Amino acid sequence: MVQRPTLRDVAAAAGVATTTVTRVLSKSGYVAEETRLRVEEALRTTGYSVNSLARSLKSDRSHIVGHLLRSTVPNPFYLLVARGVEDHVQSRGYTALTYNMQAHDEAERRGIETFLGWRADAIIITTPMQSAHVDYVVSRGVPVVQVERPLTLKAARVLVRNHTGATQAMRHLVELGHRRIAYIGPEPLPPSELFGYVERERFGAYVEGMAAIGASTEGLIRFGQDFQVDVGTAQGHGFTAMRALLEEGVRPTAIFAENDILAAGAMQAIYGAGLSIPHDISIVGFDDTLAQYVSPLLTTVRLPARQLGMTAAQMVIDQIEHPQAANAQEQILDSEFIIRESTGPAPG
Amino acid sequence: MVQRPTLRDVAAAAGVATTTVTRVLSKSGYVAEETRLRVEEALRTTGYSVNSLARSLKSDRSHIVGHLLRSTVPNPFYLLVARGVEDHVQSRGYTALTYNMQAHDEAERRGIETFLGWRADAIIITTPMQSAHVDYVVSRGVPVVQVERPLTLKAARVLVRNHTGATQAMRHLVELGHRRIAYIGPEPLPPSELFGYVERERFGAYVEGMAAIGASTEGLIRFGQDFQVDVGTAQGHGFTAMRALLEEGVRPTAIFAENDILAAGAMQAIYGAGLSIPHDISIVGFDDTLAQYVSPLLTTVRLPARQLGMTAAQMVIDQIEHPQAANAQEQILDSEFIIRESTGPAPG
DNA sequence: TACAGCTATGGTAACGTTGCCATCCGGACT
DNA sequence: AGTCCGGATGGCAACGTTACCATAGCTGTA
Repeated sequence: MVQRPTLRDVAAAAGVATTTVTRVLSKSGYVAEETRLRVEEALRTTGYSVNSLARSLKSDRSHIVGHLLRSTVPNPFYLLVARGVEDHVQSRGYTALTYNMQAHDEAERRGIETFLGWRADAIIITTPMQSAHVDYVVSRGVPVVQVERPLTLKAARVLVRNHTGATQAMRHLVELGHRRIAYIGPEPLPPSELFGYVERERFGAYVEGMAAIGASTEGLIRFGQDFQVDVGTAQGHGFTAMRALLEEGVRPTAIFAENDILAAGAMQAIYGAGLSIPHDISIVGFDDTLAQYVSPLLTTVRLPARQLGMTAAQMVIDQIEHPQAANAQEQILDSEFIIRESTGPAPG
Repeated sequence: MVQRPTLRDVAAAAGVATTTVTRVLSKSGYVAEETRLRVEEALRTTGYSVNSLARSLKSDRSHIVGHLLRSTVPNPFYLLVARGVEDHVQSRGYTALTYNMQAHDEAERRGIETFLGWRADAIIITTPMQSAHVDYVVSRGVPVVQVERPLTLKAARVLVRNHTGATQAMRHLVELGHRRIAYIGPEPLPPSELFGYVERERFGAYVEGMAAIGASTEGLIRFGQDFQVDVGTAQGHGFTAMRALLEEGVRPTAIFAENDILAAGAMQAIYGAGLSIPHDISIVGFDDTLAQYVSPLLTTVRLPARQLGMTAAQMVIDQIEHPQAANAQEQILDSEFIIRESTGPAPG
């Protein structure tokens, strides 16, 4: 391990004081042109690289935005959100670092402690977690934005109007003549989550849509664990739920899946039963993550994933830079209903 | 912004010296049971949280493993690698932080400078980048492991035997009677990459496989940009390449796709032409990222993504902790050929 | 009794930066 | 001639932690 050159070394090489080197580095204060060139030369020859540790310790600003993520399911959606966060953050002179936590209390605590310990200037949370943990960060005076998951009202949040997209999807199916529409979704989260935003909005739109046409939902609703790739084997809940639906003789003409992954699983069960899409059964998904990879192309509700990340980053940096200002506590983005090939007129 | 309590505050509250508090925190050195309890109490009442900045500055160890990622395409493969890195790193008392860079020189430089600046104890690189940049990190004395992409021989690497999996795939197709096998892959990377590992191994196996049965590859090889999700529209190169193949009257009986995403695109073009899989055309993918989401389930070569991450983490931490030891410079993991439903006997 | 060796604790000096204050020079203005 | 002010630079303390050294009481043994 080579001893890394410090400001002192650079200063010595350039024949100036360390203060002057700092001034060159930060491009602030007065430095004579000639001196600047000399220092820049010394910077190069010594192979200097800043010590962000010392810098942040002293200046009390890390310029780090911590991104707390959780990907138990390798859902590319998160990658898109992260991309958005990083793009915006970068444009404002910050650096985004991601901590990919696991799904238990201890891991949540560790994720938060990590960013708090490294004195991140702000934290973006893109995962369900205990609201008390979010509150804790807020109480520390660190700006927080919650993405898609409003865990606490004490922190800002970016949400997506899931409900409108879901409602459009339902209306679309109804207009195509469907009345026996089944719902396949993950087990609703325990109440730890503030009004179980995502699932509830989607499920709510389904229930309302069915009620609007006076259709019964009896036997048409299936909850279950979220999709998990079981190494080497099967298709998770989407497949299982759909197969059960078919085997029980419940014959829906359309499926409203809570997300694309579940939809993809369901599609396989449909094919497995020798039925065709959308001729025999129509299906809509949610998220637009997998929709373009399956055949037929899935009709789905796209979430503005990248924009979600960008907006979160923007809100959080606004909070960093104008702590006193009355910054937006909530931003709601629109979802977009996209009709592709998996939906068609109800049979018969 | 609340002024955060420091060791001094805790020490004052407990009526001891800061040194004693450090000892309690690090569980090292002698501390009387009674004192320990008193300090722990003070830790709680003051709401102390370490300042990793100061800690690392002083101790010259950050316990951070930086993970340099690049996800231009939101490929869930990277999420799995990251999961592996994090799991192993955590088990050894380190923290993994991910920097998701973009695909240009300046971004590469910034990614590296970020981790160097924060004095990461080691860096894991899961993306193509200029070998000079990797060499630079090595010259700084920071342990590096390259995942899947051997950019430089100066740094350690974890690779996957892509070649054997690809060879198995070819053999499988040949045994099913296929002779007109087409290849669809991304444009081979420029020579910046050390012997273009991934693409070359896969493509190589294809070429060898064809040569082994004395079959011509004329008109059967398609290169193109990697898959990009074009918002609102189409299917990227997999789709385009396959459609072109079909329209030109080149009628392969099997497709060897360089990855699952390209395979998924190709599958849609096949369906679009009114053909069926595997009855009319067989297809194999690579990576096992999308293989279980499409119908029919894709025959593919699975890469041990999570294990790739774990192995990289292990190598890099070994390097941190035993800098002198002759640590492994190269680990090669096996890929696994998985036969699912997208391959069948050649027609006719 | 003397000294070694353990337990328990405290004091102090750094780590590499930046913020603040001090200083000095020269030209413009009164 | 005296004052003021902008430009250019340096010195020094401090951010919060840990490494290192010092000290002191106690027990056990030569």
